[in-house]
Amino acid sequence: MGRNRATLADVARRAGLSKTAASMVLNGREGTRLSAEAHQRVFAAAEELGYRPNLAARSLRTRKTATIAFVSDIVATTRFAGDLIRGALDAARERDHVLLITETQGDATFEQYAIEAVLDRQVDGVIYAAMATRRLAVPGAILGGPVVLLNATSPDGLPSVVPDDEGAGRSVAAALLELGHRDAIALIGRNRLKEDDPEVSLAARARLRGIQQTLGEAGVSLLTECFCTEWLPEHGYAAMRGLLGKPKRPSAIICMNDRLAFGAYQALGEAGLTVPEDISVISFDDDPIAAWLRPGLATTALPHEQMGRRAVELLLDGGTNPPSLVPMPLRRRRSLAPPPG
Amino acid sequence: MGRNRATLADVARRAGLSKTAASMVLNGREGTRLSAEAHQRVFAAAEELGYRPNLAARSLRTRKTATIAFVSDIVATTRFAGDLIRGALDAARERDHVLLITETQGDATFEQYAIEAVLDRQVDGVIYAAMATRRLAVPGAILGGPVVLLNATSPDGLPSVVPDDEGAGRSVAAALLELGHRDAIALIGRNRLKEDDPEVSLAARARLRGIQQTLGEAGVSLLTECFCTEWLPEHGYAAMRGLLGKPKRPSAIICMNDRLAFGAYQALGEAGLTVPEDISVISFDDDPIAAWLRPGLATTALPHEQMGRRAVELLLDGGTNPPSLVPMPLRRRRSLAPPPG
DNA sequence: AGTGGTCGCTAAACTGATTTAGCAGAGCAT
DNA sequence: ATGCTCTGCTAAATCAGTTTAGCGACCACT
Repeated sequence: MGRNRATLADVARRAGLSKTAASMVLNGREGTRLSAEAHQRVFAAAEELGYRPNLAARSLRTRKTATIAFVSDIVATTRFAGDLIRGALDAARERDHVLLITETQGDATFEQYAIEAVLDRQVDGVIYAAMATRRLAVPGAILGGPVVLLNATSPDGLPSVVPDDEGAGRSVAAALLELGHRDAIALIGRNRLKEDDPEVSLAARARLRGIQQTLGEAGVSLLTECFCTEWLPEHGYAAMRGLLGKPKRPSAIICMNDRLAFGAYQALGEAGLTVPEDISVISFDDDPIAAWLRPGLATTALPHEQMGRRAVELLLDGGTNPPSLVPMPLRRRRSLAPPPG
Repeated sequence: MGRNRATLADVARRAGLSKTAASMVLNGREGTRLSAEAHQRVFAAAEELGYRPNLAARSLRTRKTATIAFVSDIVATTRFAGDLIRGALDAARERDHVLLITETQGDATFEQYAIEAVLDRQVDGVIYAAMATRRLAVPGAILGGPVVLLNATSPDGLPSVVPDDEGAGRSVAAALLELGHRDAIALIGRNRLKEDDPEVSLAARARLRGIQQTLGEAGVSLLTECFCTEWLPEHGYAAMRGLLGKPKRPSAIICMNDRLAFGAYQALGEAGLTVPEDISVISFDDDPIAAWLRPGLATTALPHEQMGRRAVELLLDGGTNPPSLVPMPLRRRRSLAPPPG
């Protein structure tokens, strides 16, 4: 790979100058007293030879690699990981950096290995990402340099980037209130584990808090709250069937994520009810299925790409200590309507 | 990041030996005549100092970085990218390598930049990945070293890894024949562009070929073929509605991917038909929605994780020239039944 | 004539590893 | 005593950059 590339010495020789001169010119060093003509010659030589510096050699001296490590627990299982990475990739490119990606799979041995691997390569900083928003403990080994937590917070007060789930909860509740829903709003997806253990999820509690706060301010309380052991379609389906078996039918459903909402749609379809005429549905995440459902599912979007980008910016440009909250925009789609009757 | 790490010189000093000796011992060089005691002392010193070699320094000398570039057109838009990356990540870790990931977004300038960025870092090889299986032209700049195409082929005959879409087409057709479907099998998702331009897709043509071949061998031909401009749920929905408007109702539907099948399910639900009692449905990809649908959608899985893994293996262990075909396993789910009546 | 400053540039050290070439001492045969 | 080989080890070169220290020429000033 990249054999026989021109070296700085080649450039210097061709320009009839020393390596020192060539290095200074190419790095645009201020305060050097090299003549305009010397500059010309160096640039011309570099151009002609297609010179590109060997970054291994450079970083040996400067201890900078223009490389960022992106260490995450799980890359594959969620569709969103890609967006997180893409945002980071974009921001990194804008700053002339590159991303070294590793995955720990939540396994301590792999994590240890991943961290050593990136430290051995002298990365300039580490983005430590979680695929579900949560609190986590950062391995001490990476604390020797800049670290930013992505989609996670830590007890150590490291800079971190998380979505504004509480704000999303408020938006969701506000959207329903605005349409006139008051006494028949049901919630699908309560979950003690997610709500109570910040190492499992920060999103559940924050979303719930946002919802309750906004409803509370309007003097409204939830009609029913369904607990679900997981946030998968089958649990949304079961919860929705349960709701439909009760005497008072809800006018609107808030689902804690889009997959639950997908399940709810299935139950509604089977029961012969239509969204949004009979029941409005709104949720969280903006998973691709939200746009595919009929009618389109209104939801608040997890701004993963923004977040990835922000993490790189914090890492390289230095950043705030309070967790950086990225807003979750409301995507209004056809699943919302005023309550029936 | 990683300041004040112990160097080889530190280890050598502590062991009371030369850098040369320390280097040789730690690299397990054969044929050196260093005493067993010297070995002990070096290992002990390295252990005590927590020595880890500086890979920038090492690669300056050896021109090996134990780093692979993963250059892809688009990371974010499909859920599958994550699996491709994860497979590559796993295989890379097993071989003590790490992945440098870049994205070209299908843009020539970005591609140029991405390639320079990875070559500057002296990667040991490049995995050039496409997110939709297709043929593409590989930029000359990376041909200086090992390259493997992932989910793509090129006219240059470079080693490549692609899914066995034709085999998947055969499995799909066979599964329906096996259940007794013969004269009422419809196909949703014909698309001239995808079928005819290998730079757009290789999958469409291969899947179709597999289906036609297996049906042909059984003396069966398709009842109807629906053309779709894209392979999205809305197109599957429209195609299915069209099919249901015709006099002869199909007993089984083959969709060219799961998103089309999802749309077909929606149309079937609205029409009050049930899967699989009224109509069987089968498709391609094994998108997560396939498992979430009710009833679960039978489909052939794109083996992305396997493919990512294979690409790394080909790159590092050297490989075959004919494109390496990775089988697409059939996932049998409840959407299949014998034809009604 | 001597001193000091600026200008334009370079030699050499340095980063941390690998690798080549070769040295000192022991043992043995002549 | 001399020459030879083998053993166990090391000095120094090398990779390709950056950085420090400083050199010679020229000019101005006293």
